[in-house]
Amino acid sequence: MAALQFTLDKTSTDTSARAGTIVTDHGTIETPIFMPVGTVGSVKAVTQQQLKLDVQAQIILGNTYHLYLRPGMDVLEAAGGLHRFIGWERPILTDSGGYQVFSLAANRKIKEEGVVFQSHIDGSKHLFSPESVMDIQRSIGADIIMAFDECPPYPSDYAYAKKSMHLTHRWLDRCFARLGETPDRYGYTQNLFPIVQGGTHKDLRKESCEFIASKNATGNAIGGLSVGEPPEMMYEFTALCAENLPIDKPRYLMGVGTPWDLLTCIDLGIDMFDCVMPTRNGRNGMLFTTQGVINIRNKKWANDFSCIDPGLPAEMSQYYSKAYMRHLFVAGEILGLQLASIQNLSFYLWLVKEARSNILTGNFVNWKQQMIEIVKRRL
RNA sequence: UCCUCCUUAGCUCAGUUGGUUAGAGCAUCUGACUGUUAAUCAGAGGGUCUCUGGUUCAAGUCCAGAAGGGGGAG
Repeated sequence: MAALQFTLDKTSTDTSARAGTIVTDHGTIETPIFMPVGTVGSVKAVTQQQLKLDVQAQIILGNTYHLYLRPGMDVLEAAGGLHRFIGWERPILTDSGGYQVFSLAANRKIKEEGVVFQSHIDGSKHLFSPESVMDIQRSIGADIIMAFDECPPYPSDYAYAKKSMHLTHRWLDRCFARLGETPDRYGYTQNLFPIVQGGTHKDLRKESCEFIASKNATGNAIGGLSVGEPPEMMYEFTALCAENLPIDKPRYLMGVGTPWDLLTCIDLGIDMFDCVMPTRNGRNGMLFTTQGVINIRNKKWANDFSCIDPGLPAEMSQYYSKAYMRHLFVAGEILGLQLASIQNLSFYLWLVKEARSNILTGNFVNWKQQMIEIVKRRL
């Protein structure tokens, strides 16, 4: 089996946006792409069948930290890897646990060797090192695996961001070394993506990009953004990183974002995105549609029997009404969470597909400007 | 007819020996959510304390009567 291959199908002159194709041992991904997040081996409230047929997801995420704690490596290895365990034959990407260094900051301690986490489940202590994280990701068996990094908070002062970035760089070398010493476990190739850090300091970001680019990985990621900084700052640093990462490798902006974030960052040269927003916000009653944003709990939808979203191909978007969706949320019915998650993911996948098609026809910039206005609207 | 108990937010109820601006849960409404510790979190609106008198510096609280309701006796 072969390492990930990235082909640029179209580049543009009036924008950094590009359309590409990623080939993995579990199939092809057309970029730009949005990847639904399935932290614990489940895209919350959505079945794998729905992900394929309704959402048309091409690749989904898992999380090293969470899968290590539950169900644990013994189960995943016995199952033959995460693909078989969850019944998903398309590509999978696993995050390394680097984000948990940020999000679970109260439960961990960072050392040169790695990070000691105290489990949020039972309080037990576990060392996550670059080596152990590579080993865990070997057992999980995702097609794309992420380097173990430290995601520093915003704001981080220059001294801390610099120190943290260099730690992430040292850890990256250890990740590559460990991966090189261990074989692919399930007969297909795993690709390690390094992660740019550097906080919100331009020279650090540039230095990190150069270091990451020098590893000549099959793809590169931008981390440490969308952690609370203003959107304009996020865009500024995304642009800076995209400019300083290889043009011929996929660029993955981790954890982003809103629909308008996606369109803006595609314009800046990003190829891959993931975010919990469509699923989490969906479960909390926020619907993203081709017409704009809906807070489905608002009373104004109580008697609106029009379909959820007439602009999406997904069957459920046209089958169920806004009034019914509101009822499901008000009544606390679990079906509401499922339908909202499917709606939002379908919309995200539709959005990046439309972006790709407009890049291919050379109309991306005009289309993007109009689309941002539309999808940002509050209905 | 008599006895007895009850009446505080939309609902179910707290409310100290009378003492700041009468509270809670649920419901309602409105926000927030960006490599998931999140079907979560935050905020707001909502009161003639059934009514009429009385006692008191001060009444949701004590007293009298009325209305509505629950239970019981005949």
